[in-house]
Amino acid sequence: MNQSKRYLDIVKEIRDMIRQEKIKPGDRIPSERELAEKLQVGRSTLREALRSLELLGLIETRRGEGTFLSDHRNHQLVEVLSTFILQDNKSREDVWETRLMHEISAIQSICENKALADLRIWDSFKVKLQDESFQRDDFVREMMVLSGNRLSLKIWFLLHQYSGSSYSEEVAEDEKDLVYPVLDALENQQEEKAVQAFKAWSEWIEKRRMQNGDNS
Amino acid sequence: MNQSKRYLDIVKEIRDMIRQEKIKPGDRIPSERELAEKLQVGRSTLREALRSLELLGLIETRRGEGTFLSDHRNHQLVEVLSTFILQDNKSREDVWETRLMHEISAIQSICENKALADLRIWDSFKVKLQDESFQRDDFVREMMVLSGNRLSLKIWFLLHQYSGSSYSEEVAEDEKDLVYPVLDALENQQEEKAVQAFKAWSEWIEKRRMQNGDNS
DNA sequence: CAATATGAGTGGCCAGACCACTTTCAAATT
DNA sequence: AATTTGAAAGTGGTCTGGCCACTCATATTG
Repeated sequence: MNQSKRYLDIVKEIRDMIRQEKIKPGDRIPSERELAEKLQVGRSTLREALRSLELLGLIETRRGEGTFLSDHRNHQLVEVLSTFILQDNKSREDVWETRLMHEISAIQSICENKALADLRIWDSFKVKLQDESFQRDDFVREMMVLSGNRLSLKIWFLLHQYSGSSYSEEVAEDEKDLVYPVLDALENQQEEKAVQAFKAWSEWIEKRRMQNGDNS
Repeated sequence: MNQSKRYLDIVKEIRDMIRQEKIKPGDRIPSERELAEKLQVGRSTLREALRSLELLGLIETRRGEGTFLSDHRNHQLVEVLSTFILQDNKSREDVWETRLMHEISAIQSICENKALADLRIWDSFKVKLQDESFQRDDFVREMMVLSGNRLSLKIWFLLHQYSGSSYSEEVAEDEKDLVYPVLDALENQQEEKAVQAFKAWSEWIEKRRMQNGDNS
């Protein structure tokens, strides 16, 4: 039994090992030679498992130092999946649409939670909007975090990385008129209004992006 | 430069090779020994790249036969990511929420597209609903496909695999009253109504799931 | 003609060997 | 005594060559 796919077993064993010994992100895991010895497998087989986990962005290896649990930052996954799975232009639209979907859902989630509205965090963004230090990505990220759905946040972050941060420039002057309504609506927990205002803003951005040109 | 991380280069080279020679899903790619020769790397290094792609579900290897481009079916990815990234109960909620988010977004997208409403595809589901052969997952999948956002469909499919198809049972009798309104609204392109009805249905399902108990 | 044996090709796995790099710490220098 | 230096140990990165288990097409045999 257990025919073939030893390296998959290793992936699982490593996962369990990590759980049992309670290794946290950033911590170092045993060296390849140690692990191979402990798990009774050849080093090259063990490496197949480690490289796989690395490509997934779950671990991070530094030559001469060791292997570490990833901080969930580097996602090679994005680079790979993006070129394998997403190839044509239709896909670019899909990414933008899907990203928007998550952002809007976050807005709805926030508006439904009274405790969040009381935070009065939106004021600080209004200030930033005035002194030109406002950046859309910062704002949206804040929303994604506040929404409390970590999975959605993760997916959003992936999409954000993939589509590039081409919207991280500072806001244009005529863009401000589109942003204020969003902040106002959020402050007052007006879900419908917030969503509509956010959509209007997003469409404006999309239009501008079309004019500027595409990055491959 | 390009110090270290040879296997990452290989991943890219294989990707390019696949693109150039136009290998389709299901096709066989050169053997490990051939590839190692062509790319001028050791076989073990090459294998690290292949196993990584395999864990991602992009290729499929069969001992004694060869390596093949995957049909996008087997996603080891789900198994691995699910245990690494999603561990606690909060995450289960997040999965359900996120999945719902994609489904609702699909409904909205469908309602905005007149051509889709004319398909009259919903009638067939009404029939199935009557003769007891209706399954929620089939219905939702159809919607996800119709929405036209392939990325969203992919994400939804992953979430679906992860959360298990615990909702694929046949509809209960009192569930039908919740499903009909959804189909009706879809038929008439009543976006708001369709979303509300779908939410009501989903909440009913969630409640039932709570009662039944959780699967780990 | 059908059943069987053979061999070539493939992925799965392993042991051992270098290399390049980082860290450490004791010895040599100042 | 404080600092610099450098050798050693430990780590990941890579390659070689080998053996095994499996599949499939072909040849051999009954």
